[in-house]
Amino acid sequence: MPAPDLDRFDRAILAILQRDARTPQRVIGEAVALSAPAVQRRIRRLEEAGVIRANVAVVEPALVDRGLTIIVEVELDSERADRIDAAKRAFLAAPEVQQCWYVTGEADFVLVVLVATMADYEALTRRLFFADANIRKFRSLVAMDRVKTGLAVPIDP
Amino acid sequence: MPAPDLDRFDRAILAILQRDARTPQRVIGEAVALSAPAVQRRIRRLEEAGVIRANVAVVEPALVDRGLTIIVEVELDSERADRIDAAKRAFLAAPEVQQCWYVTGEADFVLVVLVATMADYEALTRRLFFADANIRKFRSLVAMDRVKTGLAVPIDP
DNA sequence: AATGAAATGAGAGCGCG
DNA sequence: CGCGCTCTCATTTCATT
Repeated sequence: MPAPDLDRFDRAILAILQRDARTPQRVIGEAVALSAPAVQRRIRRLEEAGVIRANVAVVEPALVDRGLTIIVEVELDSERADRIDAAKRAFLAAPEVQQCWYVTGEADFVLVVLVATMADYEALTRRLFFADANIRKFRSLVAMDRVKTGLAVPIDP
Repeated sequence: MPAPDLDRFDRAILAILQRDARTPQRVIGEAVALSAPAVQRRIRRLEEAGVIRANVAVVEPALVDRGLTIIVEVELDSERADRIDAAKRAFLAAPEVQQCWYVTGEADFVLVVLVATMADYEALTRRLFFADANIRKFRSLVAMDRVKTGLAVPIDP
């Protein structure tokens, strides 16, 4: 799966699909000066190459009882590979953990957690952090405003 | 836009669409024991209610020359409302900033930044942080492993 | 090799009972 | 809410550059 070289058509198509994946290929074609079948072939290639990983619905958390977003920095005691993997698996398995990165620097993990209430978050920390003896400490940053969310990857033209 | 009460059908539909928004309504219908038109009406309602905000293509950053993910914690000097708004606008306008939350706690903002190289990140910090006199300090956490990414909102059944 | 025009087929979007 | 129709859009074919 090598990085395929994308021309300006591919880039333009990606930019559009990241905003609205339902844009008709005919409309995309008009925007990028290509026929609908040409657009279709390019999209197919981008999917096969793994550049387009999925097409997903974006859900508003507040409307499905997940109004609270909390960013969590987690610091481990031991940085042994098997310990790290265990933590990864635990975070991966927790549905409340929307995103998780393993990072360098002053923390080991950064999580984005979605819950309904602080009580739920407290319960989650008990289950996820206090239950694991290898977690030295964690720091919670409560989101007051979701200034920008999304998965859009900048595409330079 | 009040929180609409979602029944188990709506929840099941949302769970499916968050994994693959292209799933045919007929297939969704089979999965949740509903006819395709019923599924369609529910999806439409969910869109009108704002529960489904968009349908977007998920792009693999590494394959479009954005292989470096960095989490940034930003701390402001002044927490005056107009200063905060100015920072929000600046982060919002920067395409490299994929996500941005305004948070309580030891930091004021948490950003998810996507760049190609460390040199690019350095240039971005110059433009975004050092140029703004109101930014007291920032802390960069470089992602070594994207354990979990996505926007999936947990839906309890 | 990739494109565009035209034909085909699948799926979404309707009104109906 | 389900059934069946219509119509848009995705997909394939094929000739062309």
